[in-house]
Amino acid sequence: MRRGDPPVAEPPRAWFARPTEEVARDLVGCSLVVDGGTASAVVARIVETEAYLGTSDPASHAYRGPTPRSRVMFGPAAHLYVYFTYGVHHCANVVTETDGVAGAVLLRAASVEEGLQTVTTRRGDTVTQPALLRGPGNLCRGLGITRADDGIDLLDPHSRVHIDRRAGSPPIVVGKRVGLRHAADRPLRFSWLGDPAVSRPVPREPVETLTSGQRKGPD
DNA sequence: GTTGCGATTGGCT
DNA sequence: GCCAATCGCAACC
Repeated sequence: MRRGDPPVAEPPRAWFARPTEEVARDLVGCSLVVDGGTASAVVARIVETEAYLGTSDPASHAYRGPTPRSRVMFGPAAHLYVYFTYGVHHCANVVTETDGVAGAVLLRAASVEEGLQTVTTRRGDTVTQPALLRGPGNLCRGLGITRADDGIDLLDPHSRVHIDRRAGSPPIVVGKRVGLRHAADRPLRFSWLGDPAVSRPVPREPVETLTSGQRKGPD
């Protein structure tokens, strides 16, 4: 494990049901556990997220109200919202806010801690380790996340994807979201300062730095 | 029914 | 920095 931080228990649903920006910030440093307990288990440390606020956010899929694709964003927190884009890539989000209020956190990058062989097989053996889960499309490919995982409950013991909090307080850089036409200037991208797995463009420090030890809300 | 385009990526100029 | 790839979704007729 990196930096000696021990794993902590899976957070309760109330932790995910907080304001989307807070969850996005606090997810940096958490562990993604995929197919835990199997031969192809993968554990990866989240190093970058983006907040998508819902009906008030022109960049959010929820902006125009619920559709067949975005309906999961309007449901209870701690579910996975997975969409397919550019005819090529999947992107994975963690649903936030209370039931009936849309909000989600895009998982943009992570660092592999366990299951390196599994991830390398999915991504190809020419990809360097820090790049294996760099970028939202690459993250889904490396973790084997597809539309089949859309709507799964992260807190259901039978789900193949879980999130664990970790002790420790990663230094975080706040910057603008990536690749947007609308609302591109809002500072809703949260990156682990200096981590080699953070996606491009690497945020210029210091836009604004903070530590997730400054958390508000339920722990 | 038709159409324009995207919360991306990798390769090339 | 520019651009093609590739297709599901949502807007519009």
